[in-house]
Amino acid sequence: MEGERRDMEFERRAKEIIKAIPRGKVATYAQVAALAGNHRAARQVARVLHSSSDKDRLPWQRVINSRGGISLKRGHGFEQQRRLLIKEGVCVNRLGRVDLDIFLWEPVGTRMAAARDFLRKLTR
DNA sequence: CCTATGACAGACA
DNA sequence: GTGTCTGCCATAG
Repeated sequence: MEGERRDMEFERRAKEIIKAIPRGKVATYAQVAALAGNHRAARQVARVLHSSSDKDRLPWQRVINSRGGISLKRGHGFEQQRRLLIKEGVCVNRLGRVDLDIFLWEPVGTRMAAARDFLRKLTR
């Protein structure tokens, strides 16, 4: 009951955040999860993208992993995601890597590098 | 209830 | 840099 509502809320917020990622920028699964209220729910962000991208018109291509890489496998979306990002102005090399120092979306008031350190100390 | 599975992430060798 | 391991947590069977 209560937990179920919390999950729905997380999912709703995650979608809003994903929609807010601007063209030419990318966000990480963990970043979206943290902004949506649960820094440990990166896998749930991936699940949301997998299940709702189509229905909710999410700019799914703008979400990549924390290593700055495309997580989809070759032959299973990798090529399309790379193509879409490049079309939006995000440089993706042949291995599917993006330079987060340049292309990571940093919403006003957030600094991911600092936020990561903060969360690490907090959860240690 | 239990196990397996992920478009993940961090730590460490 | 790579590969492995562990933690994570909703979902599916």
